[in-house]
Amino acid sequence: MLNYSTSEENYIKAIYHLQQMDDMVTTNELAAELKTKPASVTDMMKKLKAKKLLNYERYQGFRLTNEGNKVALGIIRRHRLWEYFLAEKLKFTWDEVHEVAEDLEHVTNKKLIDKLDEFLGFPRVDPHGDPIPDANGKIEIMKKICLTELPLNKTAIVGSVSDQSSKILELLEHKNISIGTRLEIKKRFEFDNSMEVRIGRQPAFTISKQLAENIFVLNN
Amino acid sequence: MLNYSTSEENYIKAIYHLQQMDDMVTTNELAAELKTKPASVTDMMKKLKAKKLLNYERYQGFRLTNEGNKVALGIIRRHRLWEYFLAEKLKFTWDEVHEVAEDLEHVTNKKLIDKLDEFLGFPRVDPHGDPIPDANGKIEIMKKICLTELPLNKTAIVGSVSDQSSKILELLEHKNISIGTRLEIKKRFEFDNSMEVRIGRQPAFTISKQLAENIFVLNN
DNA sequence: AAATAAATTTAGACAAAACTAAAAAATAGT
DNA sequence: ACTATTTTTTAGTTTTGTCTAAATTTATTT
Ligand SMILES: [Mn+2]
Ligand SMILES: [Mn+2]
Ligand SMILES: [Mn+2]
Ligand SMILES: [Mn+2]
Repeated sequence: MLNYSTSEENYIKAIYHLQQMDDMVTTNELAAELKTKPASVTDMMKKLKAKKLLNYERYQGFRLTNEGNKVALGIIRRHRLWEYFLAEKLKFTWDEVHEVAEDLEHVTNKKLIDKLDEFLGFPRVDPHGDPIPDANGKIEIMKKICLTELPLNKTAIVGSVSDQSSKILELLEHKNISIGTRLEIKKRFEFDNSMEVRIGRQPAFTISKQLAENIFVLNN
Repeated sequence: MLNYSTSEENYIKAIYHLQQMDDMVTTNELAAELKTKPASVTDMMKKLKAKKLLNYERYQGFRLTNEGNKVALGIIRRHRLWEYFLAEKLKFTWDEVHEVAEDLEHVTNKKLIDKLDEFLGFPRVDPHGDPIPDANGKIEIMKKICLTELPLNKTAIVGSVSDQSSKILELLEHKNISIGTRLEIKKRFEFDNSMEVRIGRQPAFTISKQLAENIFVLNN
């Protein structure tokens, strides 16, 4: 596995994430994601294509090749292991870890990452509930559904939260919801799509549509 | 405190180390240390001078300003804390930590480093026995002398080792010497400058001139 | 004090990664 | 089918950090 620059890695990771949504990623989408200009994206796409990490024909959008996906999973492994380290060992809060991991992920020393993984006890998910690829790049995809889709009176475990801001963290802490919390929907209101949620035998409480849309529960 | 590029940081740190030896650092010295060319050094010296990190007049050599020294101590703090982390928590051996720390040191997030320091229990020295600057950049200079200077029959504690290769590590492990070992010189031989060393009440053993030159003991 | 050698700086080139502005291609609207 | 809009690419610059080769300054010999 060759080495890639920080900039190349940031592009590769962003493409990986975007292609989970739409299958073809476009120049403008990627420019927006990376807060850069479309012209810069085109330049980099040519470079990544030359390195066989990308399938790309001009004006047609792009997808990572198998090799590109492997590289992306390596970066994501590093990112999420460092997030776990920061939260679990250094007691960073949930909303602080991403920014720091954004830099740490670019230190590409296999032994460092594999020893870190071992030191952390081979965690399976990061502090946001996203799965951590193993040393072979294998990632455990957990089937999850949005809280807005969960049937009434069926308990489920919170698996991940898509927003990572301090604002949503503040709200989730206030409502006592975190990754791993088992909850159920008791009622939905059509007027504003708010819902009544209950954790265990505690009294039910309300959460807004906006909050529910960012909470994903394990579907088992 | 502004932010500096990885390249600028590597130059600043190298100058700091070189000026511990000679007081003025020269272009060729620095080029050799960084495995770069003298022309590149001159370019960077102009830049660091413009940023007021360096006192530099052409053809005269250079030294860091007070501000430059502060920046250097920040880099060294990060480097040595990561070395300690790698050795103590991830069980890297002594000769492996430097290379990895060389990259990790450039992640400049104050909170990360201060929390790491706390997590590690505020270590005072790195795995090579070199002192770790505190959060204010204060560094504890321990008076040390080379083992070649230690008087006969006077016990002293090994404080640091200047070479950091796996070869010296192998030898030191075989001789049971590490940072913190209390030892004394029983005899010196003029023919090859080898010496008989004793640790506690164990039988004395021989170490070569070359090895002795790389071992420094606390002078108290 | 020249002459020679060594160290240092300058000049000019290059690669990586970004940008702006203009051109070209694809898409949408009528 | 033609026009207008949006998207994407190209062309030409800029900044950072590196290099080689040539010029300049300083240091060392004779
Ligand atoms: Mn990143
Ligand atoms: Mn995450
Ligand atoms: Mn470094
Ligand atoms: Mn060290």
